[in-house]
Formats: sequence, structure tokens, C-alpha cells
Amino acid sequence: MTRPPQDRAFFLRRSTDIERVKQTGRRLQTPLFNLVSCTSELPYARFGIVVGKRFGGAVARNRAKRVFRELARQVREHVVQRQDLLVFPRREALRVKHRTLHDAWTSALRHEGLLTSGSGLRCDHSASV
RNA sequence: GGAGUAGACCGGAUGAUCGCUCGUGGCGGUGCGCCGCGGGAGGAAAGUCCGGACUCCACGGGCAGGGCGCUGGGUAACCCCCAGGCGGAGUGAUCCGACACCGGCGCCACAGAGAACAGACCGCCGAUGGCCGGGCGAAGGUCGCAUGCAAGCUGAGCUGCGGUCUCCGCUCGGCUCAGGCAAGGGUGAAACGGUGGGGUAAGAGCCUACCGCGUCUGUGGUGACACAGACGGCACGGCAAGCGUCGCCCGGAGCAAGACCAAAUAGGAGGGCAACCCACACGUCCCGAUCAAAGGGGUGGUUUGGGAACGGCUGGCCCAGUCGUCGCCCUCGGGUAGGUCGCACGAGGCUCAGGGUAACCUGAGCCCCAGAGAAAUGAUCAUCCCCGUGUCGGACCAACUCCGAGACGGGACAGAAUCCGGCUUAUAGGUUUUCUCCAGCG
RNA sequence: GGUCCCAUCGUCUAGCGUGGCCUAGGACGGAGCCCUCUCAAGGCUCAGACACGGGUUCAAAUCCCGUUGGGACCA
Repeated sequence: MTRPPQDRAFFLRRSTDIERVKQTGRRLQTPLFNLVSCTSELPYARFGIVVGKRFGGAVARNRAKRVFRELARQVREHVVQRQDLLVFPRREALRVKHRTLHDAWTSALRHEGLLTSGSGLRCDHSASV
């Protein structure tokens, strides 16, 4: 198993990649965010966060991207490989407490079958031990 | 104490866990990881409204265009800042001001009598001239009377008295007219100075005092300007964020500027190879009598010329014209994706001293203080701080108020993108200084 | 990041350079009435806007400044 070597490659940045996911991916809508996923040829999963201008000012957009990047980093060890994921945050996500957002995030990924069989907490324990 | 005024400053704090990015040192490694250390958003980073630095282009001057506009200073520069003048607002501290020029062109709707070297509606006067009426005086004409005069009568004349008419003079009244006036009313945003007194027919800068205005002189000030005096005697309306005039300033574009490296694909320039047919020259072979020559045929495809075919362009199409030779190889140049630089030591910051009313300047010492790239500077939790809501307990008879505890909710505006100096706009809450006004106490 | 432009009824626009009878005109659309057996067409009537805030001026949709919201271009 080849781990993604650095944080920069873990996120989708090029507009051609993002357009490809938007064209061919399957979608999931929740009150806090939208999720688009499709398969890729790379041996690891990648995340992309898209926040448009309609979301708000620069401060709100930056904060949304930071929060969802952090959520992506927390689950990055447990995501099924060869997947490109695109997240569209909604404005409600910044008003809600972090605990509820985190629960909605993990349950959405689990519902799409994107998490590996092992639970996130157990993986954390085994890695630390 | 309350209300205000002008500045300066802060813009939640601490800790734990997990992370991002840059620099640097070490280790592995070969251009990527791991570990240690250090740095990591703002007063507005914003709007992009001004002014610069920097880069490229242009560079000889003018016009055009744009900007600014009281004075003096500061500055790299400024639509900036400081100090002052003038005008306005406020009881005041203070605040506000595109604050040069109306000579030329243009505009000043509606209303109003009249709106730009204006005008006379209502109104006032009617002095002067005229008209009408009354009174007084004087002169003349005419009529009547006579007790008058000259010789007796008549007439005429003269004289006296009365009536009437005309003219003249004085005076009173009226008002239509000629005319005088612009004080008052009314219109308007604005009506050709204001107030008091005199003056007059009524009035009027007509005269005068003060104020305002203009001109001149003097004094003070670097200057804007202020003050004083004399004279003039209201003649000179407003608008330049209307055209314009005067003075000063400005070359254009912008870091997506610009410099360098450089895939794939397409295409450009040069060279080489290959490539259909014909003709000429040439090389070679054969025939041509034994050699040689003229001549003929085959072959090669080095060179030249022509043609055909195909494709592109002009063209709606044909004709016609024109350009190219499709494939392969080499070299060169431009250049896209992408990458590197520009890119953070600067009109830098802090402290002290000196000069200056101040903006600011000078000197000394110390410091290095963000550099990302769809874009880092964070996420979560805990404790504390501040504000609001309602609860409980205590002080109190109760209310108000104060103290304490724990619960819930909230903590502004807002995110560097080449960099500085400003302006403008957004902003919860808090600290502090100056001054003013009001109220109370001593 | 930089450069530039625009904003008028629900929609498309005129008026803005030269400020004044602008109480802002027109078309389509909307509402009501008439006509018709009914609908359409036609006729009549009505409602409906100068993005916002200051300034200049006697007077601002128009001139000047700022704010807000849209749009275009630059590798």
C-alpha cells in the first residue's frame, strides 16, 4: 500500500480534475454539504473542496475550506482507494456545532460505502499502538 | 456627576491534542521524507479613489486631453498632512468649506408691472404747465340809472354808481391730463445699498451720521489678509460641480508588467533523401564496318525546362490566375500547458537625543518583522474575561439596588497576493488624554 | 490581482451632451369597463420606475463626490 506522500497531492487542485469528477461522479445531498465521488487511476483517494462566491465573503469561504480539509484529513487513512471525492459545503455547516458536522460527515461517507470495513476509532488505536 | 468635543491605543487571553506553510541545521536519500529550532494577516489586509517606487514600450516639439486651484510650510510625490487667513454653523470646546477669475458667449423656468445698462400694476404727488369751480383785487368792453359837468334842449362825450362779460394778478379747492416719484404693497431664489435724521408737492445718496461697497494712501505681516485715514456717492445681479480665461502639474501601459526554462499537438525557416510523364544537355552500355566519327536504341536521374495529378487561396460555380509538393530525417527560431525568477532590507521598524508651534527633519544605538499559489497562517476541547436573558441564595418589612452561585445564548468589521505614502468606507466592546457647557458640593 | 463600463414602471427602452411647462414619454405585459352569444381582435380608463446617500444650484433623472449591485476585458 502506497500512502499519499504529502498533503498537497491529497487534495484535488487542478480544474480539469474537478471538471472530470463533476461530469462523471455520483452525487449525495445532505443539509450541510453535497458530495460527488468517482473512481480514478491513482492508487490513493483524493479530496476536493469547492466553495463558490455565493457562499459568502472571503473569511467565510476560507473557514469552510479549513473545516472540511480537517474533516478530510481525519478520515484519510480509512477511505477506500482509487476514489476522487468532491465536497460542496453549504452555509449551514458553519452554524452547526462541530460534533454534529463530524457525525454527519462520517455517516455520509459510510452510507456511500467509501470507508473501509474497520472503524475509525479502532484504526486510530492500532496505528498508535 | 451628566452631556459633549478632539485625539492616541487595544481589537479576547492561557493551556493540551491533531495539523498547514516558509526559512534554517542534522540524518537518510537523490532532488523527496523524518527530527530539532525559529517566523507566519489587518486597522482597515477592503474599495481601487489619488500619489509614487519598479518593469516594458515610446522619447524632438506643440496641440488635444486630464487633474489641481486662499496663503505659507512638510514630503519621493499627492485630490495627502500641518500651521495660518477668510466665510459659514454652534452658548462653547470645536466643526465644515472644489475658497482663483463674470472681461467674452450662454442660461436665469413659473410667478411678477418689471429679470439685466429692467420696469410702473396698485399706490404717492400733482410743486410747474393745463382744465373746472369759488373768493378778492385791478383794467377794459357793453348795458342801465343819475341828484353831476360844459352854453337852454336832445344826442354824443366826460364823471359817478350798479349789473354783466373778457383778460390779468393773487388765493382756495378738485382732479381728469401733461408730468414727477420709486418710499410702501404685492411676485420671486434674486428687484440697481440698510437704518436714523434732514429735505421735498411727493420722493429719491438729494444732503448728512453710522454700517455696507468701491478706489487710493499708510501701518503690521514672508503671505493670504487685517487695521486706520481720506475720497467717491451707489454706479458694478447670480451661475464657471455651463462653455471658457489664468496659473501650476501630468509620456503610455501595467507584476496577468516583465525576464528565463520548456512537454504534447499544429505550424514557420533552412538543408538532405525519396517521388509520375516528356524534352534537351551530360554519364554509361549496346548497335552502328576493324578503330574512330556522324546517327539510332537502352539505362542512370546529377542539372535545366515543360506538363500531368493532388491540395490550398481568390471566387456562388466554371474558366482563369496564383502558391505548394503531401512522406522521412537533421538543424534553427518563435511559442502553449507547466515551471523558475520578479518576491520582500524597505522613501523599513523601535528607543533615545536635538531642531521645529506642528506636519516633519537630522543624528546615534538596536532589530529583521508573512511570502501562499484555486491560494498556508488553522481545527477541536478545557479554563478564564466581557455582555445579555431568566433562576436560586444573602443584605432589606417590601420595591429599587448591591453581593455571590450555577444555567443558556452571544463576543464586531473582516483574510495579505509586487511593494510603499494617503484618502474613503465597514467596525461589538474597551482603555486613556485634552478641552467645553450644565448642575451640585466645599 | 489589474483595467473599464452600466443602473429609469414587471420587461425592453426614450429623456441626461444644452438642468426648468418631467406631475418622467412609448411599446409589450397586468387590472377594470365597453363591444360580442362566447373568445380573439378593437376602443376607453387605471395602476406601475429615475439603485442608495450627500453636495453644487433658486431648482437635479440630468452636474460633482461616495456607497451598493451587476457586467465586460487582460495570461
